[in-house]
Amino acid sequence: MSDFFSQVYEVVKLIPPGRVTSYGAIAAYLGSPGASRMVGWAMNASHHSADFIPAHRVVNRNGLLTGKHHFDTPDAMRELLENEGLLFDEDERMLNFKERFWNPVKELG
DNA sequence: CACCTGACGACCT
DNA sequence: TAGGTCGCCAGGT
Repeated sequence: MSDFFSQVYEVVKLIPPGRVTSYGAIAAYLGSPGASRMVGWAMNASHHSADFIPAHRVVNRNGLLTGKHHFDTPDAMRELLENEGLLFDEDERMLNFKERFWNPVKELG
């Protein structure tokens, strides 16, 4: 497990419930600051992983649910996060994004 | 093998 | 404030 995708999965699996991080933060943690797009691509492919990948806990840097369309239903991502205590406004902008942000660089080293 | 696309994000008009 | 450009790199055509 040393390819980029696998490394992304490993980090995402470490995100605690009720916490979120961003594509860019994961890419930075893996040493490729500009590869945030690949993190999203990895999430897109995460469904074929045998392990549970909490892809809903990865949002963009503004706390917007840019990946919502890749879930079973357009509201699934928001509902999963609401179940974990995260709050949203009408535009699905996360209200407590800052307090709930989980930075892998800071948390994991 | 060449070209295109994408769940992003930093910069630059 | 809003919109365009560019780097990132795996996979599909």
